[in-house]
Amino acid sequence: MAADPNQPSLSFDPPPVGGSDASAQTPTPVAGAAGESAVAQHVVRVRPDEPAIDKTFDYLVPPSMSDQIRVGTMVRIALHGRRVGGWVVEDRVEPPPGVTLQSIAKVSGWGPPPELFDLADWASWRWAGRPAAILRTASPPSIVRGLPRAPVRTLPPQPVATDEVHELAKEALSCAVATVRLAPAVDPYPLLLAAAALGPILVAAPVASTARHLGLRLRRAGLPVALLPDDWSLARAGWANVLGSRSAAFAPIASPAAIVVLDEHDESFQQEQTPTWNARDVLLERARRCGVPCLLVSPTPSLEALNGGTLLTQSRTAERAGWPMFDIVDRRDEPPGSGLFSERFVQVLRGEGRVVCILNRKGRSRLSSCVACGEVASCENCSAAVIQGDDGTLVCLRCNTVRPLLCAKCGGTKMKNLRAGVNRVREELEALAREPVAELTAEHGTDAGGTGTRIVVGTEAALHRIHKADVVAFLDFDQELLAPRYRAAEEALALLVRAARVVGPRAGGGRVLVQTRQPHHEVVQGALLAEPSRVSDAERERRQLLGYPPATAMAVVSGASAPAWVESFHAPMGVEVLGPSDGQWIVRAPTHELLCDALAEAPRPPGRLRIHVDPLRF
DNA sequence: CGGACAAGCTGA
DNA sequence: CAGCTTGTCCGG
Repeated sequence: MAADPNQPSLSFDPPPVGGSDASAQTPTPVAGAAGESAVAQHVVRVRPDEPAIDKTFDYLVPPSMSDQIRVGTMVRIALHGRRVGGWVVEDRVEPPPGVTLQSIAKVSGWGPPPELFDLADWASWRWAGRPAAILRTASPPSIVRGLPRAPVRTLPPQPVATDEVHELAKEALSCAVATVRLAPAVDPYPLLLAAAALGPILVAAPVASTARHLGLRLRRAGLPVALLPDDWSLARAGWANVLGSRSAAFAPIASPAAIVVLDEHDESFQQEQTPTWNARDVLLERARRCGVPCLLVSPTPSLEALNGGTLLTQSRTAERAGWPMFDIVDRRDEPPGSGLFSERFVQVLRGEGRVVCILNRKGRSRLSSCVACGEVASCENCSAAVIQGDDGTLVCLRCNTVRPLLCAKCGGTKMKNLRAGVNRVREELEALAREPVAELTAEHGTDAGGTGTRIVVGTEAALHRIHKADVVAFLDFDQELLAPRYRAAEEALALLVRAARVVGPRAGGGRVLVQTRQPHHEVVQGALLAEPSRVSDAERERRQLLGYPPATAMAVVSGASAPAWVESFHAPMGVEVLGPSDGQWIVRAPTHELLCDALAEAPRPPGRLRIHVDPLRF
């Protein structure tokens, strides 16, 4: 039986843990206390795993633990009378004079490789957060006492078909940073295979299932693969290819041979809680530090990616072939009240095959008015427009106030839909198609694609849950194009990419229908012509003009102590503070260098304060 | 974070 | 001035 590289767990390195817990309570005699010590003491610097403590402390290593401790080891320490976890961040340090050292209480097990501590410090600067939050991401989900050893026999490098993507990969791997533009339907696997020929690679994908799927394919090709977060110790061992989602940015592999970020444009690469690090940017920095190539792969490269590396594209024909057909339905000539369904759409709906309709509005109606007096229904509390819930109530999305379906002005109980929501549209579609239609939103609906109905309507969440359809129809794409977010255009194009993946390439009959009053918008044209640079070129210019990222670097400061923070903040040359608006301020600088230095130097008042660097919205 | 300790308020 | 609350500081 040949050695299976994925079953290495039979052989282990000696664990770094002695498990001697009995002496934990006995204070270790400190030689220095009596004067000079004859033997050099083993002292390490430890960062406690406490988000509120942004400091390192020195501890004495008892001789029995000495050989189990290195930079990265996870330990337990006594701190201020209680016992907390921590990471050894420096080995054999000179303790500051005049402090009585305590001993490490216990060795817990393996932690991140030494390289990640510098990276965590960098990330905590870059996203104005605490290193402990990042080191947790880099640490094992449960205690690791030993690492799997590499199999003795490594399999020969895989022969790879010489296709276009493989050629692109070879070129990309010779650059420090390469942005590889691959159409939505193009399989990135050959790219991974080419990179993995250099040694163990690190791959991040926006969704765990993508990482898993590609990982299993690499495994079938005979390569050792660690899928995060499950295979933490295999990744830490350093000889396997590591794949995972966002958190793989801090995968515990010391020196990958190359780094690949798949669908680098995807916003789920950004952590929502502070520090709001972005896996793409972390991995770019990691590749730079390791001196290995970084491949940013996307059908629609972000402006951030286009700023950095060499752009490599497929041939025009191949790229076009990797996008589906787009049906652009120009609705400019239709009167505003004509409803959501164009003739072309009805035709498609009544045709063959699975149809997914996308409408980014939940509930029955997003905008209602009283039949009797015409008053637009709004929230009594905050006066925002209320939506009509499925259960016949009026719900305010801003402040969550719920009230019965009743006109505030005249007491009328009949409301007219000015803009229909998904629930209402589902009923209308059933009438139109004369067959059952299923609803699929983030909170509604059954499992992915398994619904028996041929027609499905949902919010964009449906595109995450349905993997195969013949047609995706955007009922009101203007909603996306006109969204009041500065990244709306990029987000809208990303949505079309998602739809493109669901329907597949044009050769297989893949078709995306887009109803819009802006048929000449660069997002629509970019997808139609398979030319994503139409969007990035227009966006780059717009952002430059408006001073929005990535033309600038921004941070949003909010929370109860934000006013105090702003009060004491001295903006250096080039850095400006805008606001307040809705209780939050924007700090803007020409570069991250300036922004992050300024944020790092600003004193932090006590109390709740959120600093959100690189906000996706503001 | 959570304990220590110091400064501030109350009641007779 | 004891007895308690509130706030700030610091940890090896």
